[in-house]
Amino acid sequence: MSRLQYPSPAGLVDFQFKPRHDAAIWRQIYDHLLADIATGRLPPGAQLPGENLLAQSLKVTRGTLRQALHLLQQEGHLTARKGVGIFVRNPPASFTVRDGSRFIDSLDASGKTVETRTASLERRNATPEEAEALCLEVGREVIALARVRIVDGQPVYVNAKAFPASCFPRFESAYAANQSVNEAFEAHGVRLYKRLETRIRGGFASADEAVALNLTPATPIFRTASLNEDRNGNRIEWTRGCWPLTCVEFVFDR
Amino acid sequence: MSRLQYPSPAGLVDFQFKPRHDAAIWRQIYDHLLADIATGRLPPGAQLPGENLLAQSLKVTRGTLRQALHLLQQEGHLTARKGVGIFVRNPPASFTVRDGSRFIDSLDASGKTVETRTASLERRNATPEEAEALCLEVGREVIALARVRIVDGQPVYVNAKAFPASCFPRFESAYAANQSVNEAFEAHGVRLYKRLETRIRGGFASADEAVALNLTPATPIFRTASLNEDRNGNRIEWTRGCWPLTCVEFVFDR
DNA sequence: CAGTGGTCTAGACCACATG
DNA sequence: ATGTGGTCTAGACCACTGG
Repeated sequence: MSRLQYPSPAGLVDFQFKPRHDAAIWRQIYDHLLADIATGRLPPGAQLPGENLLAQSLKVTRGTLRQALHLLQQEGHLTARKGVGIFVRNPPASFTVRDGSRFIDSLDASGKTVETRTASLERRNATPEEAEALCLEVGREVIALARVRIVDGQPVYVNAKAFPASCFPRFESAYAANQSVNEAFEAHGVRLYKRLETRIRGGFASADEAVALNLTPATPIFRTASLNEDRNGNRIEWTRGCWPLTCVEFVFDR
Repeated sequence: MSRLQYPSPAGLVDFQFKPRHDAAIWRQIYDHLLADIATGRLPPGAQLPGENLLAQSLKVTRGTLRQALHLLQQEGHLTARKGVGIFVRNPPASFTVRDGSRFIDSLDASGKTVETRTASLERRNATPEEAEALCLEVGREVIALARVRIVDGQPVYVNAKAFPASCFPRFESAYAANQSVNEAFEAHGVRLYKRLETRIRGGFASADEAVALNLTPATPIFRTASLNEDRNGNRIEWTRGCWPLTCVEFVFDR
């Protein structure tokens, strides 16, 4: 039997571990850590003891320990930063996104804090992909907007939007007030618009995406792409984004 | 520089590998294998040399090699079976599923072979989950249908359906002809029905699901759940299913 | 600078599937 | 009985981060 204590809001936590013979050791370590995360003994944001100390305490090799840690990272419970440490990733609970409504409305709005951070906003020529999605001639100007949505302190959605620049001459100023695309739309007389198409794929986080989403690289993620048009059938918004696989459920109803 | 040959339809394939210093060795092995899969030098269904031989040929440790193999399994390119070997998983290409249409119609129908295998079909009491989804009283009977959809020889969708038994007294015989739920519906006068809701979540394959989908356990997958009602608003079909993360794109348009 | 996680080595034993 | 992938050990060096 091995034993380790780590600090928590509720005081020192006993990490007791006695390997059984009916399952892989790393699996038992995984179960143990997952239980501590689920119960809050390892609270969101907490840093784990270093791998060397942890492995030593558990009387296993680093390699064995790392198998457990790796799966917990894949599942979005932990996130590792080289040279820094391993941290409990918030939130373990998932939330729901409904298609066709605004992000902030589509959350199961049960006491979750939602924050929007604008990463970049610029006008530039459309990429071929953007031009095709928005039915623009190549070389036409678009407004490119990149944002991160943060729920309960954790980034859960990074996206890149493109709008035909000609449709929104005053986009920047209208958007700036509340970081609201909706307000920018309304400032240009676009009140009703509808979802033309939403696509969902799976993928794995690139290095950049991993940093933005506070994930370990190569963690599985959702990739979404959606297209909005105004009431006249003009395509006005093209959005691509990614989400941690384990913290969101998409709902489509009609 | 290390060198290995393995058989392929086009004859022996040179596996040449000279590690660079600008990236992790396992990453280079990953890139190498992935390229061979993409080009068809490692064709679908092919078995890789054993890990011992492969590691020896590449002049790396099994552990290093396994890092590359593990990621390729996560991404659905390879599948490993204990005691048997590691195989190239078909298809590397993904296909598209549209919401609200029949599976077979919703494929990008470009020469893909589609097969349906019925795993089980029975009448039993509804589970609490099924009862809630179908708005049945607890204990009412449902028809439970489990199937696997196989595209181009690879299982890509396993699902479990439930129908209110009282709505479809002759389900089994009507279904049996072509393994078609649609035909069973039509035999009971249900011609028009509509999608009430579709939910998409992420998850990781259980041991059973991994076998059914020809994946390595703990590979990331999609989990879907959808609910259909007839034109009178009666809920007639509740489907839960899972798909390999890397071989499907969901499209929702309206 | 010290500590972190990322990578890699060179072994070993095991459960499992197949012939 | 053989070969497979799954697990585990006991080390080592590295790049990176932060104080």
